[in-house]
Amino acid sequence: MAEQRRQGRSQAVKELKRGLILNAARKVFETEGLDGASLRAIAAEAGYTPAALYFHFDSKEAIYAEVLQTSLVSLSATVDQAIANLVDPAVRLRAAAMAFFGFYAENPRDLDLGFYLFRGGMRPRGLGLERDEQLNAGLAAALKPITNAAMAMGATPEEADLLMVDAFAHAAGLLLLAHTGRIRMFGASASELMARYTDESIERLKRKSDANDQS
Amino acid sequence: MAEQRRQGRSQAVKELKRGLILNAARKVFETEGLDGASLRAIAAEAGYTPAALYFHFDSKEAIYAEVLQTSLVSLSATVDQAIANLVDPAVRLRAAAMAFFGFYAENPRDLDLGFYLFRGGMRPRGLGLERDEQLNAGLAAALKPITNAAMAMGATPEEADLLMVDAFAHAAGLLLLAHTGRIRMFGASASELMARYTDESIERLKRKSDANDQS
DNA sequence: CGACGAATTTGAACAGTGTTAGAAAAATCG
DNA sequence: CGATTTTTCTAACACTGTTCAAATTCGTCG
Repeated sequence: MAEQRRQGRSQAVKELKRGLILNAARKVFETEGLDGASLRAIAAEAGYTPAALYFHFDSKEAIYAEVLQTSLVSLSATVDQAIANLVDPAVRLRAAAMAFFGFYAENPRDLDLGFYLFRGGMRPRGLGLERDEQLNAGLAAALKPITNAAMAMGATPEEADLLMVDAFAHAAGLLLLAHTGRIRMFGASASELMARYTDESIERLKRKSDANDQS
Repeated sequence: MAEQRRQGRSQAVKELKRGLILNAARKVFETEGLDGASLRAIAAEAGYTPAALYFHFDSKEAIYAEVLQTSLVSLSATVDQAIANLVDPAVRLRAAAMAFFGFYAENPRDLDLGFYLFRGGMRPRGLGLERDEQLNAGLAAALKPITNAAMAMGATPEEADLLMVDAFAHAAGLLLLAHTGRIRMFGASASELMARYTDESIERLKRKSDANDQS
């Protein structure tokens, strides 16, 4: 067990160094953006030689993936907190969707990272299905409250899932537009468009629920 | 004027060579995808040395931009054709939105190109505002029928523009999801979600129009 | 403490990218 | 044909992610 403790300590040190690199990566992301976050830039920020990172991570994208993963945890926490004190499913649904939207509106770097990695299923050097599934699970966890709220409003699991996917897609598109700023938005903001869409989705759910109650 | 003719001919030859390179680029896009469409690959496909392309184009992204531009023309034509024989504004709106969506569902490479370039307002080496504005205009032209149809249904220019932006964002998000295939869609397809959204937008427009008529 | 073995980091290189400068070839014109 | 301009190539630069063998540091044991 002495060996275990020693091994545990060295493992802890190793984990600490990984964290050091990940923090450096996060810092470079924030300051230089995704494009400027080269392996060498991250290594320099962490006080390492580029090659050294390969002892702690499999690839550059593996670092990206791990940064995104902690971002997804943070996202999920934000959503959960936003609905913590709400009881009405419709209110919860609305709050969850808007919290999701708001998180990425305030953290555009995380949005970049997400778009980059989630689009990468077909990139040359993939992440491997393991990490891929981890990321999917992280995102699914953050979106779960939306699905749950929809089901609490009477939607079937399939309907609820579809609503979640649709809301996610709509939010992603609006965020992309608002982020790149290529299409001007007159008067209203992306957030208002998202709010309107969410309300309409809720209305649709309610209508369907009422129709089912009558039959 | 003999000089003009000569100059005109040499200009025509030059344009022809540009077209050759652009066709090569399109071919590489289709076969290898966006990631595989390196400058050297395009040059090889066109029978050129990499450096030779810089005599005809300013940069790699300038080639991308020009390919995308012809794609946008094609998109606009597709949308226009889809609504050519339709008179009812609501029907035209629906058809235009779905044609837009369908175009990118059937031409995912063009979607890649669009996402890549339209996200690039903040990339290191931009395209220059001139080309940027050209692309914006090309996209705006393809989306114009949506705006027009909305206005024909009684929407103000601002409302119509907002509806167009929202529809574009929603379509972009759904296409992105359907394209990368990272989130499974149970039962319904992205196209069905887009259709439902379009119908609801039309319903909203009609309600608003009726309310205005009453007041 | 010293030495052995394992864990960790480095230096140098490779293949690839977009891009540029100057020389060479090709086409055009007087 | 000779001179000029247009077009293309060769070679290189700076950068990217990545790999490998050598060197260094570290923990453990005699």
